[in-house]
Amino acid sequence: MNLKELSEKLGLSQTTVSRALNGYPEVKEATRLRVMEAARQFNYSPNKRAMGLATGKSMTIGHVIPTSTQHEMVNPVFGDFVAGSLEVYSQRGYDMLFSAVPDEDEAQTYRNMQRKGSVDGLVLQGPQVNDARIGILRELGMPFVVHGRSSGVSDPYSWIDVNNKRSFQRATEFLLDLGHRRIALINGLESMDFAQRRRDGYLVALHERGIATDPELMRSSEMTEVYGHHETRDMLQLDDPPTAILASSLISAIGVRRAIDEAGLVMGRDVSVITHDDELSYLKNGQDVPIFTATRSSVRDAGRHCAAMLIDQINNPTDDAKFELLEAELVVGRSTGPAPQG
Amino acid sequence: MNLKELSEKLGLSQTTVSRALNGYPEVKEATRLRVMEAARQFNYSPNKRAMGLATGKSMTIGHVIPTSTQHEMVNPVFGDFVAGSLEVYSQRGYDMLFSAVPDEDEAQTYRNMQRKGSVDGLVLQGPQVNDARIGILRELGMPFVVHGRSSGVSDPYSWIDVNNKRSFQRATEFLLDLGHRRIALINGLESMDFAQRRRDGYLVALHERGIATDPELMRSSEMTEVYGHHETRDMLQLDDPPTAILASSLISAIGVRRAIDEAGLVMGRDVSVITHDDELSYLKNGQDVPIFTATRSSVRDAGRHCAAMLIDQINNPTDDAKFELLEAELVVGRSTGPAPQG
DNA sequence: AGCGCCATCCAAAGCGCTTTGAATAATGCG
DNA sequence: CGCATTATTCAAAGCGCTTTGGATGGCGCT
Repeated sequence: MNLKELSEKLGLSQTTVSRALNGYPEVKEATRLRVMEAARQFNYSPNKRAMGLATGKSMTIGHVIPTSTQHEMVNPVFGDFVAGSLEVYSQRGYDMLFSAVPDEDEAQTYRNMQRKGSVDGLVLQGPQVNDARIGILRELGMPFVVHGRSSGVSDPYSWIDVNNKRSFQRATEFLLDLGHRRIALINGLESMDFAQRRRDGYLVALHERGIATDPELMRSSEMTEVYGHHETRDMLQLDDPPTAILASSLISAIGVRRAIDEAGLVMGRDVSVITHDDELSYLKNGQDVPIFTATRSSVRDAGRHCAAMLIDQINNPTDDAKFELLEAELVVGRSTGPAPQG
Repeated sequence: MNLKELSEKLGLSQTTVSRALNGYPEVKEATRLRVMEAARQFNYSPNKRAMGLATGKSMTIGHVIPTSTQHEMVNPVFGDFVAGSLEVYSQRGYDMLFSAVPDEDEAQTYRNMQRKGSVDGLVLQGPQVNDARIGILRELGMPFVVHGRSSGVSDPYSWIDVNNKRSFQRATEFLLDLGHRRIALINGLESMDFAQRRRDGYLVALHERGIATDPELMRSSEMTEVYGHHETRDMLQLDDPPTAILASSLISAIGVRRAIDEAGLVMGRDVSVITHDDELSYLKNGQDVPIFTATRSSVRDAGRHCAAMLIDQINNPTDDAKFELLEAELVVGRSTGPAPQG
């Protein structure tokens, strides 16, 4: 059933039916009711493509899946972020379109997306330091919001991010207060913006207390369980091993714990661990008492905010770039304790 | 730049340009080359919506995200499955569209999707026992492939699944061979089809060896880390605790291990653990030596196969329903050992 | 009665593409 | 050389919707 058929059935013009359905005022209320009823009865719903062609809007938002082709790794955060965004999208009548972007011609892909008219806006995930994509998108004039920020990009753009620097600074201070002096950082890939900010926070905290930094204690890679395990095992074998570890994600923290266990040590007593916790739905940080002391910030919530922000921007294209900085909460769990007397 | 502009620039009709670009034979080769070159130069790419309107195809495949609204949980497998599908989609020129389906009017949502013409086919994830969605989709005549199966649905439909029954039967036999008699099953939600099949395999194995089953040792819920931990802790406190545990996913297995550790026991010695391993990119089961003994089957690979299958079906709508049963591999790691002498 | 003004409704154009049905140019053959 | 073919190209219709620019008729008012 399409508009034409429906309007014929009603003995009205397509114009009137269309207007009745879309809430325009130039339709008698009685007529509108009649139309709505018929639409329901005949199970009519407009063809999105045709609608898009006519209006120039697609009511679709594009997400570009950050498939770091290097390691073929999907960010574990992905699912929950998407779920959060989707809540908002579906509520506001938007669909969500995915594309995998081959690293090579990313710019081209964006251009195509726009020209093809398949999306009204884009969400950029996993921004790197000095991320070139932001410039491209700005140039194209396509509304977009970045999940995260990109140091080095001076042009304004909309973003939503966790205060990574502050949260890792605080976490480090917390460990320092507990008497730890050998504090390791198991960070994400250094090319990722969030990793840099976390490192900054970590370094600032150490610096303010006059603690020398040790390159041996700063590791960075993709945040898998195996990686957390590997680096921890390695560091625990140092002459002067760390008494505390800052991990970039719960996933890698689990690897950290495994390595601690294997070394015959006890987490929270021999080695303290703090991790960032994105509150993934399938990997909660314990139930009542947190397993890990953690900097906590819901990525699902970030997805919601990001979606809302983007839709706003689509509806008010002339507005200035907006941003939102979410503060992570420091929750104290069982993985931290006073530094062992050495 | 659109078709009209491009054709004017070339001094050709839209028809010819369109045909040249789409590889139709009734165009002089020289002309085709000229057109292609101009298209490249002016950075032309066709508007997808218009194309869709004209052809009736959207070159888009819909995924319905299984947001079990009950617990707001996103399946951890989601990201990798999507990544796998996306590889194939983008290679074959398809986009991927997401919708969250509010549990209530699922049927309605599917109908809309079809009528709106937003997708050419659908992937159904997380099928339950006797899943009503399959009937709806069949009725609508929209091509679809189920990731998993649904016991109780007698009409034919296309699916791709892991041989869950067999793999859990084998895993159970493996434990029996090691001398275990108290074997627990920490399963997914019983309403999910895969959980039932795994339980079946588990029960058959026990039955064939004449081992009585104990309801106390069979747990089922959503497969989170916390859940694995909780159930294990609970079971280890039984008068006659299990000496081996079969876990439904690596995530919950990690919780199992945590509970074992906390109880002061050693995994692989005091309690053996086997888990199913989907080979998630961010959560590999160890590097060289597997951490857990596991039934292994790549969900990313399943995503690829599923996508290919669906596209085939879209292109050959009259073909019979197809299916593919993937066998999981049993890899032996460090989490299993002979049953302790009690 | 005659006028302007709304309130309603409609015909038709247009969004950017594909495709049908024809026209035109080029070619082959007797 | 003339005609039937075949190779190229084109004009126009159509996909299903929105939206512009009128129509139409009823109303209050002078």
